[in-house]
Amino acid sequence: MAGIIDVAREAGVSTATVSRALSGKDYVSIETRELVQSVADRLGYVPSASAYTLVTGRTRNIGVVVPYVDRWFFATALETVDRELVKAGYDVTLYNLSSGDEHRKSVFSKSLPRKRVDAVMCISVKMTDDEISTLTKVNKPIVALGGPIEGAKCIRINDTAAGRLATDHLISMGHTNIAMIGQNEKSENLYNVFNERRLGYEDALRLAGIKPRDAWYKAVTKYAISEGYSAAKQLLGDPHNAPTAIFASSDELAVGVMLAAKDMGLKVPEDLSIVGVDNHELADFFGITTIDQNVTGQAELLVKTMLQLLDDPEHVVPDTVEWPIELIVRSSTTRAKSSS
Amino acid sequence: MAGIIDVAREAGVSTATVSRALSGKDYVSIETRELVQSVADRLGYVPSASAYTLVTGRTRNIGVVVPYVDRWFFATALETVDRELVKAGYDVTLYNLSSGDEHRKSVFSKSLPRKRVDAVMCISVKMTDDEISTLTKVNKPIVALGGPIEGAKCIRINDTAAGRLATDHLISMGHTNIAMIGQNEKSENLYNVFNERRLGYEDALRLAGIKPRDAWYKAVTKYAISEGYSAAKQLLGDPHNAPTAIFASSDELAVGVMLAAKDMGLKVPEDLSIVGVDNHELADFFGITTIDQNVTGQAELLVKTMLQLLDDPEHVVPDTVEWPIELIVRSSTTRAKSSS
DNA sequence: AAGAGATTTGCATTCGTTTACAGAAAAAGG
DNA sequence: CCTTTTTCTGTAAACGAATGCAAATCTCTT
Repeated sequence: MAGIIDVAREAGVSTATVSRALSGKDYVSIETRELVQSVADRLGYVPSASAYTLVTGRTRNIGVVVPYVDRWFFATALETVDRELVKAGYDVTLYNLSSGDEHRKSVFSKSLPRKRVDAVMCISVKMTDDEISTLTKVNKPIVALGGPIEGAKCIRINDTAAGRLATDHLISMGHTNIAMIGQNEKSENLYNVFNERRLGYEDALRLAGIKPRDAWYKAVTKYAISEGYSAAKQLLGDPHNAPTAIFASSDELAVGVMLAAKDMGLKVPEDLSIVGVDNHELADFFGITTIDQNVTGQAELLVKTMLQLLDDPEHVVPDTVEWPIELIVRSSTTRAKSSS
Repeated sequence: MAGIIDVAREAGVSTATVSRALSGKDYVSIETRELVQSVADRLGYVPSASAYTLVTGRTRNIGVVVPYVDRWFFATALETVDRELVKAGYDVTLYNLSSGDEHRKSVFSKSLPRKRVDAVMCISVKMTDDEISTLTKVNKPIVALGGPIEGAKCIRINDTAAGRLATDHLISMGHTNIAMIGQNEKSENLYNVFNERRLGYEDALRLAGIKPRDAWYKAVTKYAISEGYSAAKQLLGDPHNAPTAIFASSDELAVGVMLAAKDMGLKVPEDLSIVGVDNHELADFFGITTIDQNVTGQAELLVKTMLQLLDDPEHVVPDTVEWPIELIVRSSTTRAKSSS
């Protein structure tokens, strides 16, 4: 494997000149530059990343921390973040926290500060104060999806508002018997967006003069179609108080709800209105009314923010930007049957 | 940020001793080791990865190349690969090829050889000879899911056999009018597993004395539920020759088929038998008969193979191992109605 | 008690770059 | 034609750890 010395020798110049010619950010005569370039190409020279990092302190590498990679939200965010980062000339190394707590500890105390990354990007991971201070101590900028994180730039949606918007939509169509399906897991990794959505849901009910009932809330352990399905069956099977509308806090759950309704002989939306959250591609296919949170857009802004921070640490960036959400009305919601 | 020198000074020993004490693979007295350890902890010392790499030539980092991250197969494989690699003390940097061709070129010619990774792992990416030789020239082991790749260790399933198995299952239950839904895209990134599955499907038909018809094969552009749905509607809408069984080359497609059948008033499996491939969690939920390819198992073996190779490059590892597939019969397939 | 062997440490070199500094050549200015 | 500035190139010193070698210490053995 050819090193800079080989190129220098072959081109008859010093290694300093090779470095300057190839990086292109200093005085080098045009002929020398072309000569060096051609020799480097011929030899297949690629500078060593570690030597570069050692002397410059820069890695051109971003650490992306996610709680899972095989779930829709994270996979989508990761896909976008990676694409944008790569466009900007960065590599991304992946820190997946789903392996457990011992691993998490070593990620934040060892891997991340190990001068292997220029910055860290957190996708919906709740960091402890220790973790944050470790990182800021070694001067690594942090940007995050979700939050807030003290000392980091965050992009997030207002999950309470999302819950309220979904519920208000249902209320405005005359529904009063509105159930909700959300997540209950007290996950340490994740911001509990589901709790916030529930808060919004209950706020909206109260504002409309409806008292939230415990029986109207069904908790699931993960947001899969199957979970939504069984939760909905529970809800809809109630002989006395079956809801006429269900707010599912993810589109995958909402799909499960829809399938359960159909299996029970209920028509959507005539007998049951459903609204989800995410604007997952399934929501489009099933015609589910949803709250769009545009994960791709959020991820793009996240990368843009990080690049600005890296480019100029003094650059003024808002600590938290609240990404707008949008109600997308499809065919899963309609007016409540007048209870006349 | 504390360096090895700071630790050495503070502990009153040389940097060599610090290095040995912390790495723990050389003579160091027990007291010195503990002393150094405690000082290092107190100072929050973390060795620099680039310095380590520069002098040892090892990065403790694996490059994982995937065509996409936001698709089931890849997300699942990535999740497992990452978990196992992390357990073994490696970081993983992600090279996602979905950003386009210019990027792909730079990944293989720049990023990967840049001494940033100890080895590369390809998840279903078809590498060109140039790409392979670049990597082997710089002595980077390659292991792959899919393949075969000349000069790499591969783990794969026999997709032709998968197609045959699915089709044989249907044939053995008396079906003769069997359609297939697969992917047509001539993707440069991916091994065209779908073509192989089609081959197996047609083989099986011929062996049973059934002549495959072009009209029985529907190509989709991606394996989403929605695609399976519309393809199935086409197939089932045929007034003269509607199939009594459909082999979908992924479970997501199969789910689409099932929904289409229901929407058309057909009962599954009485009126239509369906078999998919993958053993996706959706297949379980929808009761779809499928060919299990155990992505997690394949990924685990892949990591194990890579670790062996890294540990001892002379270690004998088979060039290609064919991972066993298994037919999982659920409630989406049954005997064809006797055409009496 | 002395020598052999095992254990423990430090010194100094090495990895492959970038870059401050300085010197040389060329161009510009008077 | 002599200065001053600009352009170009080379020398050498970092960057932060690992490790071969030699030296020092300790533990046994006889």
